[in-house]
Amino acid sequence: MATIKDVAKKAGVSIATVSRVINNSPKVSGKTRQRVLEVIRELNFMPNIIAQGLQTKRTNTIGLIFPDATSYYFAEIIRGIIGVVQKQKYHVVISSSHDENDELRTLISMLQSGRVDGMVLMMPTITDSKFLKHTLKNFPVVFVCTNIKTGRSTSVIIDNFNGAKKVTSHLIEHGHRRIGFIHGSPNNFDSRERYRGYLSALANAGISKSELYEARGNFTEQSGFNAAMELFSQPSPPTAIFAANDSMAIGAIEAAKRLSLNVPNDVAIVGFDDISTSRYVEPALTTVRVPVFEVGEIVGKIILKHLSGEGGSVEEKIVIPVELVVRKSCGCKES
Amino acid sequence: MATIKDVAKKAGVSIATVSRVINNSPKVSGKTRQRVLEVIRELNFMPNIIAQGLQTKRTNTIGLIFPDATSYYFAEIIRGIIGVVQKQKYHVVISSSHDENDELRTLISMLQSGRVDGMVLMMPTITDSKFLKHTLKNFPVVFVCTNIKTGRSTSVIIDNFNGAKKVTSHLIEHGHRRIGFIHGSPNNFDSRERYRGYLSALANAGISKSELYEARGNFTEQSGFNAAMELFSQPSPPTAIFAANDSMAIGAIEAAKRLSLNVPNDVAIVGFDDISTSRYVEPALTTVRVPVFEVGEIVGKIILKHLSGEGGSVEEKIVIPVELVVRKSCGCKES
DNA sequence: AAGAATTTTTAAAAAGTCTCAAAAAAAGGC
DNA sequence: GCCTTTTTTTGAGACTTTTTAAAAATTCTT
Repeated sequence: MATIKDVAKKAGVSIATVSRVINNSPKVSGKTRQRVLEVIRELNFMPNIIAQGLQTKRTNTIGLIFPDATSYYFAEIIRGIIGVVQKQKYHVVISSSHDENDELRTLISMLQSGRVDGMVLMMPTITDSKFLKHTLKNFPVVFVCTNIKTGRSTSVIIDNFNGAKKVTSHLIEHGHRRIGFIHGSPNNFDSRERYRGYLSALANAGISKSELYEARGNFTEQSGFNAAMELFSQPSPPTAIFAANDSMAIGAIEAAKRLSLNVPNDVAIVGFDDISTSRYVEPALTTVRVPVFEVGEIVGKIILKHLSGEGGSVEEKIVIPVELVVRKSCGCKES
Repeated sequence: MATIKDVAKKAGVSIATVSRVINNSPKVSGKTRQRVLEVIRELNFMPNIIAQGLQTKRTNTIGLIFPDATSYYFAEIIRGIIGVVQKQKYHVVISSSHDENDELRTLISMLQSGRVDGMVLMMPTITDSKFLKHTLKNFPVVFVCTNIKTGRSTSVIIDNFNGAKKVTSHLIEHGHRRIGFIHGSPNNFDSRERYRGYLSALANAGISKSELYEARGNFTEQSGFNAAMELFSQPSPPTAIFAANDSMAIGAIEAAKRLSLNVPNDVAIVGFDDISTSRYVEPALTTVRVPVFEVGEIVGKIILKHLSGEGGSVEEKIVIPVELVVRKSCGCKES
């Protein structure tokens, strides 16, 4: 592998000159630049990023931490991010984490070891934000689906509250009064907000909430199934269920089928996210569409903005609007 | 941020000694080690990976190049890889690519700039392998779903041939003789192999192939829909269709529904991959299950083996077995 | 107290960037 | 044209953080 020294020697200039050529410094004459460029091509020289980073303290790398879960959601966000940052010659290093400690460990190690210039954190579970705030002070970071503020951070969150409110209101318009809610993982930010939206819609309609109509899941289909079973076993079960995500809603539909309940006639079921499967379940799932890929792109743009340094301040919080997707499972006839 | 120098000064030793402590060298006395360790904790010191890499020529990073496509398939493989390599303190940098040139450019840049110790390449489209072989000579690399051999490579591929043969044979057992095939993207390795399996099953049953029963798609649902429409418009359309992946099969089912053809009575449709949606389409899709996550884990283990250097040679080619998943869309009554 | 063994330090190396000063070229004055 | 002055180019060497081999210092044996 050719180094800058080889280039310098072959071109008959000092390494400083070669460095200037590489970095497009104007302080080098046309002739010399041409000659150096030629040698670079000849030797197939590429500056060693490691050495470069040592001096400049920049790695052109963005760190990405996300939960280790099979999820269309995260996969698409990541795809969106990679798409935009790659265009600006940034690389992405990805870490997945099983739990909070894991997460923080990776985080710290990435930061302190100087491996990344900035980070995108998907930590939907609300954590000890005090610690986070301290370690991330003045480090460029974008939070996805968590609303934490550090010195130089932006939070990108989706409009869970209004989405949930809309879809719950839709159920109320169908005449439902006993509406169940299936929570996602405990402490999950999205789940909490969706719950708030659900409550708000109930309150607006003058329906009082009942603990009996709430069950806990963890965003998996299985947990949705179990939670729904629990709800159905009430003496007077809900006539509609809003699950905090589509996977659980699909599990709930399975549960209804198991008990020979017709969806949507005996029980209406709606979800959140609009994952690809939702169109195909029987009946097709009414849900709230989250533009996941676009969220990724926005996140990518924001972190780039943070890193470019120039160009003024970055907003602290960005709320992504969502859209009600009406299909069959809520009781609507036309899709 | 504390550097090794700070630690050395505070502990009253040379930086070499600190370095030895960091690297668990035995050439340092217990007392000194203790003292240094203490200071390290005090100053919250973490070695700068960049500087470390400059010296050791190791980055503890694995490069990953995969096609830029929404795909459960790739997302899961990546998840599998990250899971295993992370345990060995390796990081993963991901690049996605739109086309072949893109791919190669990223590849070269990752290699030459010394950013990664090894690579995993998912380039399912058959490329100019001569160039690849040249640039990757003696560089540790694992190919996924492509069968290319370089000096130090392993190919992990799934048993497309036998999977396709099994599922096609299953259709033949149902009595079908006019069996259509929907190709995936042109030059795609998986698609080609699945086609070979299809042909082999036909040949075994003494059915002669017909160009009329073949249509081209690109793995998307839409392309499957179009391809199926084309097949159905034949004067004597196929009574069964094998699509090279599930998404296209789902598109084909849509097409059948559009033409009011009953699946599986008027036309049987089967796919390949067993994506999560396949269970939920109506009728549930008969397909071939690919253990995607496990593929990722295997790939991870292999690249680690390559990188560890010791421990003998690594196999050149690993074929992952697949499994027929019989549901309703083939005409079977019991799932 | 010499020799051996162990521990620690010094200094070079890794591959670049960057500052500052020197050299070269260009411009200006006569 | 020749000698300054100014500007542009170039180069030498410091610097980034860590590892590592060789040299030096310390401790341990006998």
